Amino acid sequence: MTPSAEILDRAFSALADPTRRAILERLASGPTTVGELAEPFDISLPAISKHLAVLERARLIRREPEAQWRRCSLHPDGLRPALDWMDRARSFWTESLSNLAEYLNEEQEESRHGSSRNTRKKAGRRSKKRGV
Amino acid sequence: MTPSAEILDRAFSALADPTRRAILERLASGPTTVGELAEPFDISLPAISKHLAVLERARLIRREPEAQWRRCSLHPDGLRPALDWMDRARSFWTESLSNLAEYLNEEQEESRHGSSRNTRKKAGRRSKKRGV
DNA sequence: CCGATATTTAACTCATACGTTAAATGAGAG
DNA sequence: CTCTCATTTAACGTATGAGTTAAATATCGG
Repeated sequence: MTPSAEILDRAFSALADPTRRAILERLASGPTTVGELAEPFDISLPAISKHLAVLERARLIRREPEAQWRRCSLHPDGLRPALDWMDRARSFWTESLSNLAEYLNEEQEESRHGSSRNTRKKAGRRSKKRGV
Repeated sequence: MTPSAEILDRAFSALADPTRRAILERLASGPTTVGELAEPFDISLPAISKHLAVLERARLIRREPEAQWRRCSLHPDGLRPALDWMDRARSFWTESLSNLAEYLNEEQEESRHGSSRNTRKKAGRRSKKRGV
Protein backbone atom coordinates (compact mmCIF):
# COMPACT_ATOMS: atom_id res chain seq x y z
CA MET A 1 0.00 0.00 0.00
CA THR A 2 2.65 2.48 0.87
CA PRO A 3 4.15 3.74 -2.34
CA SER A 4 7.57 2.74 -1.10
CA ALA A 5 6.69 -0.92 -1.00
CA GLU A 6 8.18 -1.60 -4.39
CA ILE A 7 11.33 0.26 -3.53
CA LEU A 8 11.78 -1.86 -0.45
CA ASP A 9 10.97 -5.00 -2.39
CA ARG A 10 13.71 -4.22 -4.85
CA ALA A 11 16.24 -3.21 -2.26
CA PHE A 12 15.80 -6.24 -0.03
CA SER A 13 15.55 -8.50 -3.00
CA ALA A 14 18.81 -7.11 -4.33
CA LEU A 15 20.45 -7.66 -0.96
CA ALA A 16 19.27 -11.26 -0.84
CA ASP A 17 22.14 -12.53 -2.92
CA PRO A 18 25.69 -13.05 -1.70
CA THR A 19 27.29 -12.02 -4.97
CA ARG A 20 25.45 -8.75 -4.94
CA ARG A 21 26.27 -8.07 -1.31
CA ALA A 22 29.91 -8.76 -2.08
CA ILE A 23 29.76 -6.36 -5.00
CA LEU A 24 28.40 -3.66 -2.74
CA GLU A 25 31.09 -4.29 -0.18
CA ARG A 26 33.68 -4.09 -2.88
CA LEU A 27 32.26 -0.78 -4.07
CA ALA A 28 32.74 0.54 -0.58
CA SER A 29 36.42 1.00 -1.39
CA GLY A 30 35.60 3.18 -4.34
CA PRO A 31 34.06 3.18 -7.81
CA THR A 32 35.34 0.67 -10.30
CA THR A 33 34.59 -0.98 -13.62
CA VAL A 34 32.47 -3.97 -14.40
CA GLY A 35 35.40 -6.14 -15.34
CA GLU A 36 37.31 -5.36 -12.20
CA LEU A 37 34.19 -5.97 -10.20
CA ALA A 38 33.67 -9.32 -11.84
CA GLU A 39 37.19 -10.55 -11.34
CA PRO A 40 36.85 -12.15 -7.90
CA PHE A 41 33.81 -14.18 -8.90
CA ASP A 42 33.52 -17.51 -10.57
CA ILE A 43 30.58 -16.66 -12.73
CA SER A 44 30.44 -15.31 -16.25
CA LEU A 45 30.59 -11.66 -17.12
CA PRO A 46 27.00 -11.54 -18.36
CA ALA A 47 25.93 -12.89 -15.00
CA ILE A 48 27.75 -10.06 -13.26
CA SER A 49 26.26 -7.60 -15.67
CA LYS A 50 22.81 -8.77 -14.70
CA HIS A 51 23.60 -8.52 -11.02
CA LEU A 52 24.64 -4.96 -11.64
CA ALA A 53 21.41 -4.29 -13.47
CA VAL A 54 19.51 -5.59 -10.47
CA LEU A 55 21.50 -3.40 -8.11
CA GLU A 56 20.97 -0.42 -10.33
CA ARG A 57 17.25 -1.03 -10.59
CA ALA A 58 17.17 -1.19 -6.80
CA ARG A 59 18.91 2.18 -6.75
CA LEU A 60 21.79 0.73 -4.81
CA ILE A 61 24.44 1.50 -7.38
CA ARG A 62 24.95 3.81 -10.33
CA ARG A 63 26.71 3.10 -13.56
CA GLU A 64 27.99 5.88 -15.72
CA PRO A 65 29.71 5.44 -19.04
CA GLU A 66 33.33 6.43 -19.19
CA ALA A 67 35.15 5.68 -22.38
CA GLN A 68 34.58 2.03 -23.12
CA TRP A 69 34.02 1.24 -19.47
CA ARG A 70 31.18 1.74 -17.12
CA ARG A 71 32.13 3.12 -13.79
CA CYS A 72 30.06 1.63 -10.99
CA SER A 73 29.60 3.28 -7.65
CA LEU A 74 27.37 3.12 -4.61
CA HIS A 75 24.26 5.19 -5.08
CA PRO A 76 24.19 7.85 -2.38
CA ASP A 77 21.07 7.49 -0.27
CA GLY A 78 20.11 4.44 -2.25
CA LEU A 79 20.15 2.36 0.89
CA ARG A 80 18.08 4.89 2.81
CA PRO A 81 14.63 3.26 2.48
CA ALA A 82 15.92 -0.14 3.50
CA LEU A 83 17.91 1.36 6.34
CA ASP A 84 14.89 3.24 7.57
CA TRP A 85 12.73 0.16 7.47
CA MET A 86 15.35 -1.82 9.33
CA ASP A 87 15.67 0.85 11.96
CA ARG A 88 11.94 0.81 12.48
CA ALA A 89 12.06 -2.95 12.61
CA ARG A 90 14.79 -2.84 15.19
CA SER A 91 12.62 -0.66 17.40
CA PHE A 92 9.43 -2.59 17.10
CA TRP A 93 11.28 -5.82 17.53
CA THR A 94 12.76 -4.82 20.86
CA GLU A 95 9.56 -3.09 21.87
CA SER A 96 7.60 -6.18 21.15
CA LEU A 97 9.98 -8.26 23.18
CA SER A 98 9.85 -5.96 26.15
CA ASN A 99 6.07 -6.01 25.94
CA LEU A 100 6.24 -9.74 26.03
CA ALA A 101 8.41 -9.62 29.13
CA GLU A 102 5.94 -7.23 30.74
CA TYR A 103 3.10 -9.52 29.88
CA LEU A 104 4.84 -12.47 31.38
CA ASN A 105 5.37 -10.49 34.56
CA GLU A 106 1.70 -9.63 34.74
CA GLU A 107 0.82 -13.24 34.29
CA GLN A 108 3.07 -14.09 37.14
CA GLU A 109 1.56 -11.37 39.34
CA GLU A 110 -1.90 -12.52 38.51
CA SER A 111 -1.23 -16.09 39.42
CA ARG A 112 0.39 -15.03 42.68
CA HIS A 113 -2.87 -13.32 43.60
CA GLY A 114 -4.41 -16.74 43.60
CA SER A 115 -7.16 -16.14 41.04
CA SER A 116 -6.78 -19.59 39.73
CA ARG A 117 -9.34 -19.30 36.99
CA ASN A 118 -7.81 -20.10 33.71
CA THR A 119 -4.16 -19.54 34.31
CA ARG A 120 -3.08 -21.10 31.07
CA LYS A 121 0.10 -19.64 29.84
CA LYS A 122 0.66 -22.35 27.38
CA ALA A 123 -2.55 -24.21 27.44
CA GLY A 124 -2.90 -27.91 27.39
CA ARG A 125 0.67 -28.92 26.76
CA ARG A 126 -0.03 -32.57 26.34
CA SER A 127 1.82 -35.14 24.41
CA LYS A 128 1.95 -33.99 20.81
CA LYS A 129 2.81 -36.84 18.45
CA ARG A 130 0.17 -39.37 19.34
CA GLY A 131 0.55 -42.13 16.84
CA VAL A 132 -2.41 -42.51 14.51
CA MET B 1 32.18 -17.35 1.82
CA THR B 2 31.12 -16.32 5.28
CA PRO B 3 29.05 -19.07 6.79
CA SER B 4 26.32 -16.55 7.47
CA ALA B 5 25.67 -15.91 3.81
CA GLU B 6 22.71 -18.22 3.69
CA ILE B 7 21.23 -16.72 6.79
CA LEU B 8 21.41 -13.29 5.25
CA ASP B 9 20.04 -14.60 1.97
CA ARG B 10 17.03 -15.96 3.76
CA ALA B 11 16.49 -12.92 5.91
CA PHE B 12 16.67 -10.38 3.13
CA SER B 13 14.73 -12.59 0.82
CA ALA B 14 12.01 -12.89 3.43
CA LEU B 15 11.95 -9.13 3.84
CA ALA B 16 11.62 -8.60 0.11
CA ASP B 17 7.88 -9.10 0.14
CA PRO B 18 5.33 -6.54 1.31
CA THR B 19 2.97 -9.12 2.75
CA ARG B 20 5.72 -10.57 4.88
CA ARG B 21 6.90 -7.17 6.03
CA ALA B 22 3.33 -6.32 6.97
CA ILE B 23 3.07 -9.56 8.91
CA LEU B 24 6.18 -8.68 10.85
CA GLU B 25 4.87 -5.23 11.62
CA ARG B 26 1.65 -6.74 12.79
CA LEU B 27 3.52 -9.10 15.07
CA ALA B 28 5.16 -6.10 16.65
CA SER B 29 1.97 -5.57 18.62
CA GLY B 30 2.15 -9.02 20.07
CA PRO B 31 1.89 -12.71 19.22
CA THR B 32 -1.19 -13.88 17.41
CA THR B 33 -2.63 -16.75 15.44
CA VAL B 34 -2.35 -17.53 11.76
CA GLY B 35 -5.98 -16.78 11.08
CA GLU B 36 -5.89 -13.44 12.78
CA LEU B 37 -2.69 -12.67 10.95
CA ALA B 38 -4.24 -13.53 7.63
CA GLU B 39 -7.36 -11.48 8.13
CA PRO B 40 -6.18 -8.14 6.72
CA PHE B 41 -4.91 -9.70 3.51
CA ASP B 42 -6.67 -10.54 0.32
CA ILE B 43 -4.89 -13.76 -0.32
CA SER B 44 -5.80 -17.29 0.64
CA LEU B 45 -4.92 -18.90 3.92
CA PRO B 46 -2.49 -21.36 2.36
CA ALA B 47 -0.65 -18.43 0.84
CA ILE B 48 -0.30 -16.86 4.28
CA SER B 49 0.79 -20.16 5.69
CA LYS B 50 3.59 -20.29 3.16
CA HIS B 51 4.65 -16.76 3.93
CA LEU B 52 4.88 -17.78 7.56
CA ALA B 53 6.96 -20.78 6.64
CA VAL B 54 9.34 -18.49 4.79
CA LEU B 55 9.56 -16.15 7.76
CA GLU B 56 10.16 -19.04 10.09
CA ARG B 57 12.84 -20.53 7.89
CA ALA B 58 14.51 -17.12 7.91
CA ARG B 59 14.38 -17.19 11.69
CA LEU B 60 12.31 -14.04 11.77
CA ILE B 61 9.33 -15.55 13.51
CA ARG B 62 8.49 -18.53 15.65
CA ARG B 63 5.37 -20.61 15.63
CA GLU B 64 4.41 -22.72 18.56
CA PRO B 65 1.38 -24.94 18.74
CA GLU B 66 -1.27 -23.97 21.22
CA ALA B 67 -4.44 -25.96 21.15
CA GLN B 68 -5.64 -26.00 17.58
CA TRP B 69 -3.89 -22.74 16.83
CA ARG B 70 -0.34 -21.82 16.15
CA ARG B 71 0.82 -18.80 17.97
CA CYS B 72 3.19 -16.69 15.89
CA SER B 73 5.66 -14.26 17.37
CA LEU B 74 8.74 -12.35 16.38
CA HIS B 75 11.85 -14.40 16.84
CA PRO B 76 14.09 -12.61 19.35
CA ASP B 77 17.43 -11.83 17.74
CA GLY B 78 16.21 -13.25 14.48
CA LEU B 79 16.76 -9.94 12.80
CA ARG B 80 20.25 -9.61 14.25
CA PRO B 81 22.31 -10.82 11.27
CA ALA B 82 20.43 -8.61 8.83
CA LEU B 83 20.62 -5.65 11.19
CA ASP B 84 24.32 -6.14 11.60
CA TRP B 85 24.88 -6.33 7.90
CA MET B 86 22.83 -3.21 7.36
CA ASP B 87 24.73 -1.35 10.04
CA ARG B 88 27.97 -2.27 8.39
CA ALA B 89 26.53 -1.23 5.06
CA ARG B 90 25.47 2.08 6.51
CA SER B 91 29.03 2.75 7.62
CA PHE B 92 30.76 1.74 4.46
CA TRP B 93 28.23 3.58 2.42
CA THR B 94 28.84 6.89 4.13
CA GLU B 95 32.55 6.22 4.32
CA SER B 96 32.66 5.58 0.64
CA LEU B 97 30.79 8.77 -0.04
CA SER B 98 33.06 10.86 2.11
CA ASN B 99 36.00 9.32 0.31
CA LEU B 100 34.38 10.38 -2.90
CA ALA B 101 33.99 13.91 -1.62
CA GLU B 102 37.62 13.92 -0.59
CA TYR B 103 38.59 12.72 -4.00
CA LEU B 104 36.61 15.43 -5.68
CA ASN B 105 38.36 17.99 -3.51
CA GLU B 106 41.73 16.66 -4.52
CA GLU B 107 40.74 16.90 -8.13
CA GLN B 108 39.72 20.46 -7.62
CA GLU B 109 42.99 21.31 -5.90
CA GLU B 110 44.92 19.75 -8.68
CA SER B 111 43.16 21.68 -11.39
CA ARG B 112 43.57 24.93 -9.46
CA HIS B 113 47.30 24.40 -9.67
CA GLY B 114 46.96 24.94 -13.35
CA SER B 115 48.28 21.65 -14.65
CA SER B 116 46.03 21.84 -17.62
CA ARG B 117 46.93 18.56 -19.19
CA ASN B 118 44.06 16.22 -18.99
CA THR B 119 42.10 17.79 -16.20
CA ARG B 120 39.03 15.73 -16.74
CA LYS B 121 37.25 15.21 -13.50
CA LYS B 122 35.90 11.90 -14.50
CA ALA B 123 38.78 10.15 -16.14
CA GLY B 124 42.21 9.31 -14.83
CA ARG B 125 42.54 8.38 -11.18
CA ARG B 126 41.61 4.80 -11.25
CA SER B 127 43.07 2.15 -9.05
CA LYS B 128 43.10 3.90 -5.74
CA LYS B 129 43.33 0.48 -4.19
CA ARG B 130 43.53 1.51 -0.61
CA GLY B 131 42.88 -1.80 0.99
CA VAL B 132 40.28 -1.17 3.65
C1' DC C 1 -16.26 -41.10 18.63
C1' DC C 2 -17.90 -37.03 15.87
C1' DG C 3 -18.06 -32.75 13.97
C1' DA C 4 -16.23 -28.16 13.74
C1' DT C 5 -12.35 -25.16 13.42
C1' DA C 6 -7.41 -23.93 12.41
C1' DT C 7 -3.79 -24.78 9.71
C1' DT C 8 -0.90 -27.29 6.50
C1' DT C 9 0.16 -30.22 2.40
C1' DA C 10 -0.54 -31.57 -2.36
C1' DA C 11 -0.79 -30.56 -6.99
C1' DC C 12 -0.85 -27.34 -10.19
C1' DT C 13 -0.05 -22.65 -12.94
C1' DC C 14 2.44 -18.73 -14.09
C1' DA C 15 6.14 -15.47 -13.59
C1' DT C 16 10.62 -14.33 -12.34
C1' DA C 17 15.59 -15.30 -10.86
C1' DC C 18 20.11 -16.95 -11.99
C1' DG C 19 23.16 -19.12 -14.74
C1' DT C 20 24.99 -20.47 -19.34
C1' DT C 21 27.03 -19.55 -24.39
C1' DA C 22 26.93 -16.92 -28.57
C1' DA C 23 26.21 -12.75 -30.84
C1' DA C 24 25.70 -7.64 -30.79
C1' DT C 25 27.05 -2.96 -29.45
C1' DG C 26 30.09 0.99 -28.38
C1' DA C 27 34.40 3.34 -27.95
C1' DG C 28 39.60 3.71 -28.44
C1' DA C 29 43.73 2.64 -30.90
C1' DG C 30 46.33 1.76 -34.96
C1' DC D 1 38.17 1.74 -41.59
C1' DT D 2 39.24 -2.09 -38.86
C1' DC D 3 40.68 -4.50 -34.88
C1' DT D 4 40.15 -5.12 -30.17
C1' DC D 5 38.46 -4.67 -25.65
C1' DA D 6 34.54 -3.92 -22.29
C1' DT D 7 30.07 -4.71 -21.66
C1' DT D 8 25.37 -5.86 -22.79
C1' DT D 9 21.59 -8.38 -25.18
C1' DA D 10 19.52 -12.60 -26.99
C1' DA D 11 18.04 -17.07 -26.37
C1' DC D 12 17.79 -20.65 -23.72
C1' DG D 13 17.43 -24.23 -19.41
C1' DT D 14 16.29 -24.93 -14.94
C1' DA D 15 15.03 -23.69 -10.22
C1' DT D 16 12.34 -21.09 -7.14
C1' DG D 17 8.49 -17.92 -5.67
C1' DA D 18 3.83 -16.76 -5.04
C1' DG D 19 -0.64 -17.69 -5.81
C1' DT D 20 -4.68 -20.89 -6.50
C1' DT D 21 -8.21 -24.87 -5.05
C1' DA D 22 -8.96 -29.28 -2.97
C1' DA D 23 -7.76 -32.55 0.32
C1' DA D 24 -5.37 -33.89 4.61
C1' DT D 25 -4.17 -33.28 9.54
C1' DA D 26 -4.66 -31.97 14.27
C1' DT D 27 -7.11 -30.44 18.25
C1' DC D 28 -11.02 -29.08 20.86
C1' DG D 29 -15.90 -29.50 22.52
C1' DG D 30 -19.84 -32.08 22.83
